[in-house]
Amino acid sequence: MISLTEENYLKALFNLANNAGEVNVNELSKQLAIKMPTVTSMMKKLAEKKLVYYESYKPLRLTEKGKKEAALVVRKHRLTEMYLVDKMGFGWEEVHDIAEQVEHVRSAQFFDKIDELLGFPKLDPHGAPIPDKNGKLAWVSYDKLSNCHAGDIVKVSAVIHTSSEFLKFLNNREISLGTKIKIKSIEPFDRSMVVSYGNRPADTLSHIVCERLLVTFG
Amino acid sequence: MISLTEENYLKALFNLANNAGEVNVNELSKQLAIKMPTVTSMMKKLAEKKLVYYESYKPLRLTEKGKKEAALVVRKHRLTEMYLVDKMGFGWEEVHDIAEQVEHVRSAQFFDKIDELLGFPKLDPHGAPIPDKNGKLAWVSYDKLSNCHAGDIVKVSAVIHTSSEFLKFLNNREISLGTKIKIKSIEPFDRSMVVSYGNRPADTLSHIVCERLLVTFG
DNA sequence: TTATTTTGTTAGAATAATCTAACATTGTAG
DNA sequence: CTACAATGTTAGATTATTCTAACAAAATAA
Ligand SMILES: [Mn+2]
Ligand SMILES: [Mn+2]
Ligand SMILES: [Mn+2]
Ligand SMILES: [Mn+2]
Repeated sequence: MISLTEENYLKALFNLANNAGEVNVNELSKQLAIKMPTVTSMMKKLAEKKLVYYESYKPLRLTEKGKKEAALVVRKHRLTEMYLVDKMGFGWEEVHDIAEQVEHVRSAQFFDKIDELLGFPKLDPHGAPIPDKNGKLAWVSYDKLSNCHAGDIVKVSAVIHTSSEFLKFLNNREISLGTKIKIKSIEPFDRSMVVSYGNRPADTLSHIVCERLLVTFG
Repeated sequence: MISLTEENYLKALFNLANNAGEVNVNELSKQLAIKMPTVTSMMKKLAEKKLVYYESYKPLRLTEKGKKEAALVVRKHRLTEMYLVDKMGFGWEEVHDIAEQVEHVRSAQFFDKIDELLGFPKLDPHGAPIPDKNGKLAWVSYDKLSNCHAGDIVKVSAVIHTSSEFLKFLNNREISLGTKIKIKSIEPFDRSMVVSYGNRPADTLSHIVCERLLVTFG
């Protein structure tokens, strides 16, 4: 049995893992706003449960079992967010905090029903992929808008670090998933981009913003 | 701040309260499947928080504040059940356990939205009244079918002790809220009732069942 | 390479929620 | 009005989760 607290640690490990699947105690501590000694002791406990590989002073890694359990929590989170947006009429900036709680409901039936009512969606409202019932995540590759070049025409496909404030900012700028953006020029000084999209012929996006927008070509 | 655990105690107190608003430690202990000493210590804690009146060896009573907080938890529970049945297609026998968990979500927006999507329902899928946002409960008075007489024609309006098993039994017998039942005779030996309803001209309902069906006349 | 900063661990304590064992009070049946 | 049963409380312990203070290792800078 995995407790609510343990689910939150697993999810954070999953979301923070780099290419090598590694996470530092310090990052995890910051992500969860829980002090490092507490994180260390929880990692020992999760290692006991065969959910995490833990060795002193080494980076943390989820085991296969841990990855699967983590993905299932992420699945519950993302399905919930999608349901809140598509079926209940919430804005994409409102759903994360609610999903943070609903994700801990223990009822396969409940999430299966959500999945079905949504028509088995592949992506959540922020463009993140939804793991399947076996915890398998279909990998989707996006580029950061900040890595694109002048003249490129791209489509906003996902957002990262989805704070409510950032999403409200995008709402004000009328940027949402699917928005087609043309990069008119890039300011070398601060790497801000002058872009055009929708009915905005010349809008400027700061580098901070461009780093958080994931795009696809074509 | 009221913890998930405290919410469960408050809800149980609310649901168990008799006419005088009193609950015994023992009943509460059984309801929650938590040992009496644990209940006693929790009652002291809730008394500290001014949610419960507690005196040694006296029956437990919710304070006004406690009643309101309890009613708000009951509201979340019943709204959730109604949503699961009306908007998600669950059966009335499937929703209690899920609502037991969802009721602890802390988000006024979430439950306000549910309320709105349901059109501000007054009753849950088991016929129980839904407290308003101020924790006020509109009192509805039903009679037990077991207190009715031969010849009476009544409408099933609510069910009590809504275990999944009991509700599945009602599903098999094709009894639901709104079913009109005519009492043909009452067996004095075991107080079972021979009734007719729907397309069942003569069905027998045991006293146990009749005690759990709440009905209205007219 | 030595000093300093950053990261991570250990030790010890706190809070919340729970339990069992033992004791006390209340209620009930003769 | 006792005796027994039922109910309720106290004491002490346990588990889960968290913290601060102190120490240790690793990484970085000088
Ligand atoms: Mn989210
Ligand atoms: Mn969470
Ligand atoms: Mn219920
Ligand atoms: Mn509950």
